[in-house]
Amino acid sequence: MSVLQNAADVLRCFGNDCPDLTVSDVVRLLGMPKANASRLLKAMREANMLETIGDSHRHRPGRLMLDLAAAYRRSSMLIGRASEVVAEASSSFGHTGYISVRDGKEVTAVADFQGTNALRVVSNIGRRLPAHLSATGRSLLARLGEDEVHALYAGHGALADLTDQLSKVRHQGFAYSSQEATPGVDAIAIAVADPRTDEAVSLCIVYPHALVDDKGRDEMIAALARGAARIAEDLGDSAFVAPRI
Amino acid sequence: MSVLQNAADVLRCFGNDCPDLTVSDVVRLLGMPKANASRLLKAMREANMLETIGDSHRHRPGRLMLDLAAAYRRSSMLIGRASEVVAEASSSFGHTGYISVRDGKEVTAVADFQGTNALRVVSNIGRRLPAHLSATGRSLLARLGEDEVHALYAGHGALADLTDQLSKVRHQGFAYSSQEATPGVDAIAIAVADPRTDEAVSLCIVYPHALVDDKGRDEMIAALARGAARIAEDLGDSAFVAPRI
DNA sequence: AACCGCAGTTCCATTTTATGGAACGACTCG
DNA sequence: CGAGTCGTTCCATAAAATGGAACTGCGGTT
Repeated sequence: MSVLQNAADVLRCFGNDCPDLTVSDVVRLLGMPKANASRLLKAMREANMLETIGDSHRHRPGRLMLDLAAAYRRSSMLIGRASEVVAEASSSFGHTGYISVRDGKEVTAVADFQGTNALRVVSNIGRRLPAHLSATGRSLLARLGEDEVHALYAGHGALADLTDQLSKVRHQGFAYSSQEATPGVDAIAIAVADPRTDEAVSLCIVYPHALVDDKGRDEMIAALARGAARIAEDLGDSAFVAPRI
Repeated sequence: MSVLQNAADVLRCFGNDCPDLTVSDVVRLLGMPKANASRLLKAMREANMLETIGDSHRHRPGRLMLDLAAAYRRSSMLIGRASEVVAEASSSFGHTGYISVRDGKEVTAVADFQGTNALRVVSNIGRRLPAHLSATGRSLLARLGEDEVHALYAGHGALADLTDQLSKVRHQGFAYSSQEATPGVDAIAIAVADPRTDEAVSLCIVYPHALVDDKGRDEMIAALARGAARIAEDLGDSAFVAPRI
């Protein structure tokens, strides 16, 4: 096992609800001899992949890591375009918006735009959600073929339900969820892809259920749809389905 | 030289205006044999530190890196508190806000809040700026002692100027710049620290020069100052100087 | 104080990886 | 086609990572 893999495993530990790591945390989580863990963290510190918090033995991701999320966003034309659309929609409706990507059966937000309304959904970038349990995830899954979804969710209890939901998403051109992941919160999501790079992102607006009626929802769908359609046209995303409300 | 160092060097290449890297880019930038570069990028790909863009040979930071900036923010109480203050100020005044940290003679934004005004400064998170040439940087440098600043900027042409500016910042309790880094853009910044962890952050608002008069500026300083003072009190930052306008 | 347990670091012989020069395959362009 | 660029693979050598054990430093107990 190369050091790089071990270093990556350490970084992965930060993913969930683990804001910092000590040598013994790493020993426990990765089952590695503590001599190794100690040297690994030291090497990662020296490479600026980690830094200690204060003068304690707790580690968090280092400065080097801080810039990389930004570099990721800059590297993708698609994310840049999508961000413009969602930023515009977010500030005009006052609700919080996201750009997300799918990674297997999970989705992660890569960019977020805080809403301006007093009552708004607080965004938490970098948290992974199950793709089949969120509008944004389903908008991305709907871009796969039936067979790909079957392969991905083989043996998964939610497959039958999911298949139905996805065909609805494919027909409508957008995904919608009402109080699904979070009580009181609704979400709309539209996916668009760059055929050149084969990457797909989801444009998503989340809002308090109580604040938006069907008409308001349709306006937001229309706004996202206009932006997404423009992106799809410019990048040549032939699989894009213009949302029908 | 360990792989980890080399991997870190590769990641550092993404810092500035380099959204993606190929094997030969790495050879050129780091002066490494191309056999090495090829294997290194491959290993980093397998560790999810990098991913290829589409099916080309260009690489960008991988999914693993995407979550780490968020983990960094979560690991710091200080950044969380500062974000609340700047988010509130940003949305109430409509201007763009930042949270920044200093790293030697540079500052980096760790969080940003897009303004809502039609004319606003677009935020670019993850870009490093020289600390002595920005309000946010000077607000952080002002927290150092004279001797530390001298040591840091020994032999630097701007030291004399900087010393003057910093004593002004220390006296005022905030840093201000008018059209310094970007024409037409002014900035105000206030630094606050967590004595427990020895980390300091700068709360910063940037705005179009033409849009804000002295009165408006003072209102924003007051808003930031209130939030920063609260944080300083809660965390026990005894070096904090309440801004006097 | 002396003792203990715990977290982290250092030591060292052994095993595993990384290194870099060169040869090789894939592709583009004139 | 032939030259040029780019990336990958091969191989002997050099440089690492490894893990068990010994060691250090720091509270908290008797």
